[in-house]
Amino acid sequence: MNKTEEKQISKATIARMPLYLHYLQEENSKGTQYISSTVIAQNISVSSVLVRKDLALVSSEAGRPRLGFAVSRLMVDIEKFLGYDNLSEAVIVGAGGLGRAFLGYEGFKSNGLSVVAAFDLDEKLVGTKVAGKDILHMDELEKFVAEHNIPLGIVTVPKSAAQEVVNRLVGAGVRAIWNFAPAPLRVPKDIVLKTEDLAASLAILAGKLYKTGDR
Amino acid sequence: MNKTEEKQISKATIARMPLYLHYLQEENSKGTQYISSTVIAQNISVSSVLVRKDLALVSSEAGRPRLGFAVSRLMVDIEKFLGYDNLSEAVIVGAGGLGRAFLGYEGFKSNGLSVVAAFDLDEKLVGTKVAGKDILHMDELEKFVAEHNIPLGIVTVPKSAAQEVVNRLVGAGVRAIWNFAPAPLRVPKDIVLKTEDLAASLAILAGKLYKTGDR
DNA sequence: TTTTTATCGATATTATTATATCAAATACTT
DNA sequence: AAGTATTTGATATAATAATATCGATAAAAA
Repeated sequence: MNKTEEKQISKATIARMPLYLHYLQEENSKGTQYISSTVIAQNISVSSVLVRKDLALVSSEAGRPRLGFAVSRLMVDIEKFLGYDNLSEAVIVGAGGLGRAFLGYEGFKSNGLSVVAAFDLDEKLVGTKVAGKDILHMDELEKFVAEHNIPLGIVTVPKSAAQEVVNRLVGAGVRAIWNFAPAPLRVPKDIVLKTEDLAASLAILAGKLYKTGDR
Repeated sequence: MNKTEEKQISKATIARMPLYLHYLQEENSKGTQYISSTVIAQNISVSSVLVRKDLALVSSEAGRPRLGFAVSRLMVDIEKFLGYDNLSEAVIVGAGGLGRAFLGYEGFKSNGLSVVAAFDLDEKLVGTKVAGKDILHMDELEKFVAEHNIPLGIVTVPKSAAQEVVNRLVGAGVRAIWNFAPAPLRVPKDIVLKTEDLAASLAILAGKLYKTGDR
């Protein structure tokens, strides 16, 4: 029933990968050579079986009984799986609060992503820099993306402008869109779109709070 | 096997609620009185059965055959379920890039959340304002949270400081933590914690990109 | 008033994801 | 060198979530 011959890896699994990677980096810096699924599991707060299943999907080498997994090897495998060697540069469209924050956010670096510039319509912002990165005018978007062969566009514009921005990014050649505008967007089939719904996250939080804290 | 007598509502369902709500608000402003699960489903890109199941969990009134659900009633129900009447004020700890962005982010407002102040150690930031909101010194955190009876703390400090900040917030009386630091945190059982993992999101994006765009 | 038809909500089915169990493997201990 | 203990990875089971099916209902049409 599966169209592709590749085994499907669930989002839940993918979402755990950065956690594994992060912990492995930590252990690696301490000089740890091998690590067991049990230990990893405790740190990530999941079951050890799940860790083994997850790692089996990406590991190029089987874990060794009584020793566990080779930390450095596993790091490379996960990084490769996540495409951190692949996905490198991004532009931000929308230099409002969230956009400027992302410009300065160092957290992306450790995940193989570098934000190289932002774009906005606001004349007061255009020409300024945030964290050493230029804020350019929207008119230059297509040219910049095409010239630098940027694979990823981060969208932090208001909802009303989101679809048009996405169209322009796609037209300019990005292969993926990371959308923070609370809007349902349409993209061509071969473009990867992930809409980050902070409202939904907040909802989960509030929902849990409601349940726990009610009365 | 379930400790609580309340039926458990899945995170996936909760995450869809803001989508429903948003769409309902849109329709409501157009004057739509009743709306069917089929129409909602098309807009949210899920199946109509799923919509009905989700709505059945929160709706105070059954949908009417041939008409659908009463839009305004449903909005109230969802808002109540999400606790948007309940969760109102929050503080941000860590006025770095992300923290300042959230201070200015208007998106929270429409979800019933108001960020009232930020806290930081950096003397250069303390005393300044962002979007009309004060950045205060960490020394004042406990007093402020207790005095204003703030239920939610948003954590945007570096990983190394995250656990201590959380401890202090909890000590000061918040009931929930929204964590943006890439760190696994410990909280007492009655405190709601949601760690927002931008790296994980990025990973999913990169993962899909890798799969689609490979070769 | 009767018939038609869109829609709900309940139940059953399927798919997906996580957990439990256990034999095989191998580093470590004696 | 032999035995022990720990860890993996495979298989089986359970739990969770999404989808499909269908009779009951009530608004609209005839």
